[in-house]
Amino acid sequence: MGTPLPRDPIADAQRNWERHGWGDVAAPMAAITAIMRTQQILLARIETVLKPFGLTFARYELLALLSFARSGALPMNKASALLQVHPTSVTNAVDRLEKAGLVARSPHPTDGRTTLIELTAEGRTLAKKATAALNSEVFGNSGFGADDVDHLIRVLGTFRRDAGDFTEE
Amino acid sequence: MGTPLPRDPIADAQRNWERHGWGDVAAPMAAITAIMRTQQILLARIETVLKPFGLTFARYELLALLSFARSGALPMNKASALLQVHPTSVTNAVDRLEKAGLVARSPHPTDGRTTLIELTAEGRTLAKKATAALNSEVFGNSGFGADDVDHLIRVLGTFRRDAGDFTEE
DNA sequence: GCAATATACTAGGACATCCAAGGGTTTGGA
DNA sequence: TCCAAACCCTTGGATGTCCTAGTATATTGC
Repeated sequence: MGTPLPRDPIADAQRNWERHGWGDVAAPMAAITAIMRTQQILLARIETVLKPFGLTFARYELLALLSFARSGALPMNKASALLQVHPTSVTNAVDRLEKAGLVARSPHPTDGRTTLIELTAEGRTLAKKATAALNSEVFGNSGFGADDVDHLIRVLGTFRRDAGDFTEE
Repeated sequence: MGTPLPRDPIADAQRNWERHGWGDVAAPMAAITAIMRTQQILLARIETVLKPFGLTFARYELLALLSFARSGALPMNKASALLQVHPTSVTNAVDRLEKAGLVARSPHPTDGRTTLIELTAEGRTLAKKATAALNSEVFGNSGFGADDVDHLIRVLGTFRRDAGDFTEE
């Protein structure tokens, strides 16, 4: 990053699109590019808050998911589905969390193919602390107004449903 | 990806947040998580369209940026600033694009520290084709209504400005 | 019951992003 | 004038994501 630019590069791109005769898709292009950039900004903020805890966002998401599991344990494939990431990404995250003593692998009692992941005591404690930090430093200061938050949840929810993330609603 | 989930995992997370007494930040948390997931979906769509061209999104963005440059060439640091990515990411992209014969490095005429990147003829042609494909297959079918597109552009634009991306109004 | 198919996890590889550090070039103040 | 500070790019390392392939275990169908 660095110094702010004098002008919005995405608005410039939208003007370039229009200038080249692609006016019919210039606005969606700008919206999509803005989503990409916003994600980048938010991820950087989150990672900054999590760094003191020795966590990354991917690892934090797994800890948070486990902390809400009724039984306290989840099969890897379940975690992969709920976090909507590739199974190998979960393997990667669990490897590192396990090495840090925050989660533990255990065999599934009845299905030999399945591995359960479970929070350790330290994992549960760290998840709580990290959540508190994120709540106060990122989510509590998102930079979005309440109306915009509601709108984002609704619009992006519809988008995700249409994209095949889930069927409910 | 796999089968659609029966329920929206982000809505579930929001309920979990509320259930744990973090109701005041549950909605922003859900909105931010939805942005992360939406970015992931959009990026996957874009990469799928670009794959036949041998391009990734990062490389495409650089090609597109160069194709709009008046002089046809840009300093690396300028590209880094406009694309809002780390200089090393530009180095990485240019390395691969150069190896593919799509861009060329050249020394800056007056500043020995600076390297200019310029589209080759093939690079310019490929950028055009890739843009046409993205326009018709992704941007022209974004899944967002026109009103939602306008709203996203406005809300995310404000967010990015407040985050220090640019100063213009 | 046994073979074929499906499912679960992991290993290896390609890419992207960032940070830290290093080497060359310019600029600016003493 | 001259040297320190600032700037530009690259290298090397850590992480995350995905894909493909391989191994092990379950399930299904004949």
